[in-house]
Amino acid sequence: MSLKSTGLHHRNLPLVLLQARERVLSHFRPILNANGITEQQWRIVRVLYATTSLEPREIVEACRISSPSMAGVLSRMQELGLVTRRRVNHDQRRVRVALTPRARAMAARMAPQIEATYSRIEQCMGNEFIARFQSTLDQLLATLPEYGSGEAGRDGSSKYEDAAANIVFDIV
Amino acid sequence: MSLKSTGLHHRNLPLVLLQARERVLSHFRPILNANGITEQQWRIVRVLYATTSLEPREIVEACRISSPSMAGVLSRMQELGLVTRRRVNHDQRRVRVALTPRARAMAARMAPQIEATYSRIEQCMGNEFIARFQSTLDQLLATLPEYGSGEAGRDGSSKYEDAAANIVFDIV
DNA sequence: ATCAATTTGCTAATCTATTAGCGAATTTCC
DNA sequence: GGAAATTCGCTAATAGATTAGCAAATTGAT
Repeated sequence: MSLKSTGLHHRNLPLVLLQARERVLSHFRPILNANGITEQQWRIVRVLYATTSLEPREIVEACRISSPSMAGVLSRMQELGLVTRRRVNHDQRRVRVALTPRARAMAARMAPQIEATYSRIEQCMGNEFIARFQSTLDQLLATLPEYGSGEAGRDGSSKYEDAAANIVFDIV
Repeated sequence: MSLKSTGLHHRNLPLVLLQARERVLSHFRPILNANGITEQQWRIVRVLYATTSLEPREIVEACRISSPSMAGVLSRMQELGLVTRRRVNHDQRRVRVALTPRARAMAARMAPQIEATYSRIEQCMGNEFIARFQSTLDQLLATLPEYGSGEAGRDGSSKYEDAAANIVFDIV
């Protein structure tokens, strides 16, 4: 009725995805705030906690944090005593990032709270809903190509330098 | 095998949602870049294009841009000649934001490109997949409460001051 | 009418995203 | 072996997100 003819008939899918992400994140944010770390820092802690050490480009790929951002984030995390960075011997360009014992202890302390939050979300939405939701998201990511992949661009590399084989520990 | 026992058994849902959003957005970003506007600016143009004018808190709600960010975004858009801001007469606190003819022309020029991109995405994923995906996201947003809603907080208002009845033009 | 509480838009400070690009180390090709 | 292309991590500049808070205008209660 009061809607003008805009020629835009589709809903804003990125916006809806943003809303959904924020809605979910709102349940975890208190845990992060209580431990004094940001979302991005937690993503990094999360993947490093599941391994032992990674190189920046691997973290960039796994955490979907752009390379320029990663520099500052790791720098701050180092000052906070959360990670250590040391050069790789046989390749002076590369760096190894690892969690400090302090950060590892923090992750261990946070893990049960994170898990409990997932349980509450599953209880609210239903376990199968979440399972189906996850597989739907997986299907989207498996089917819809990143725009520019297989394009005329001479390198074919994306924003996150998806060169390194998908190590992808996208397991919150 | 090589996975240590971290106590974190759930996948990182916010991260997967971030990936999905970025994947979808990558298809629209070229259009935005070609027109020299950012994602957030486009969200604002989009909702204002569908109406005539809105107040900042309504845009904040509809576009999921926080109030502090909105100040800077609108300020830049005003300098770019995309929007106008004028005080409401009977309430000197409030402001009315409207698109300039220039921005309206730009939106009209972008609309078919945006629509074509949605068509390509639907063609890739299947129309029903996208439809189901949308309704799944809607169900999540309808069922999972924002953390803190109905909590001890004395006002119950969220980050986006969801006071104003959902005008929500979440129609890309 | 007056004082308290709320609403609206805003600023400040810190952190992350995006885009562009750079230097050094390494690999590839000839 | 040496030049070209690539890889890796980084800096710079601008835009947004997050958290906290604040002044002015309005509303509500007394």
